[in-house]
Amino acid sequence: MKRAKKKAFAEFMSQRGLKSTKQRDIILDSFLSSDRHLSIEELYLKLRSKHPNIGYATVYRTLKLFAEAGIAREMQFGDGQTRYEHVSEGEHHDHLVCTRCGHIEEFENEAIEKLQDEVAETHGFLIERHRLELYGLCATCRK
Amino acid sequence: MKRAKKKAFAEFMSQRGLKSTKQRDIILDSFLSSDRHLSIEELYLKLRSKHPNIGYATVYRTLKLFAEAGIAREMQFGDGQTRYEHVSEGEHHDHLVCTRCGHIEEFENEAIEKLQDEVAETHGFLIERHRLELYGLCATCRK
DNA sequence: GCCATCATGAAAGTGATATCCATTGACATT
DNA sequence: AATGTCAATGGATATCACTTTCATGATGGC
Repeated sequence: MKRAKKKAFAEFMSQRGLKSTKQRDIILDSFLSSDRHLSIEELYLKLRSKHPNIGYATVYRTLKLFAEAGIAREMQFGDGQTRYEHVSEGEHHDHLVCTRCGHIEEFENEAIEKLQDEVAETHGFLIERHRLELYGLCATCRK
Repeated sequence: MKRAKKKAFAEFMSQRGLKSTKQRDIILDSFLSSDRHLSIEELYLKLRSKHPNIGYATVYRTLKLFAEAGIAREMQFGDGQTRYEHVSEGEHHDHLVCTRCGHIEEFENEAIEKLQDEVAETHGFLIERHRLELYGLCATCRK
């Protein structure tokens, strides 16, 4: 999985005539071995301890690049920060966001997607993508 | 409906010991007689022509106040601006957002909500609120 | 190794939101 | 109607999370 994404990214880079650099390798490694919903700042801080010479702008640009390469997706959960989540080929999921601890869980539900399609149809609407987020308290924070 | 909201807002204000002012009255009127998904800037510009002496900060603070009073709700549709929509007692709806013209339609679907509750339950999650947005092309833009 | 390009990082720029502060206004009390 | 008190206003400034600039440093095809 990590290997597949590294390969996908390498291909994307060479297709676009972009260069491979130490920083990009480090950021990719760190991103792939992270929690699935990191903000730029979180990833930057995580890297900072081991690689104090990597700048914020590089992390920012590299994450954008991941998104363009299709191995990451930009997401907004309303806390004012853009988060990047891992993308797996053909997979889609929605989110449970804990309003207390910020923990984000994922889920998939075919039945909901089907109902969404029906709603769209009755409005003559053509769905490109959707977002469904349930905000509340996670199992841990309920206690 | 407008009357009910004005009353609700007046009650909220007196409960909190806040004052009624010309500006707040004007902004409330303008908000209530507007499209359902205005940004701060849109409302400010709309007011500007008739009431050039109302400041941006006042519009900003007053909309926040509406949200606290429960007559408006802050929404993000990913265009980088917070929009305020009207809230009706006990009503909830989701959105169809046109990615071409920006048009926003609303819909309600009991069956989807029910499935959401089921998802939450299987995760031990307690839902406070949710957001469901379908992005794509509206009927008009499809042509 | 040379060199045209691309990449980097510190710093400056943006745009939307949030706050500050001197002045004004609302309203309960004389 | 005048006063006192505290909230409200609005212009200006600050903040926050990006986003871009630019001088310097790497990369990789020759």
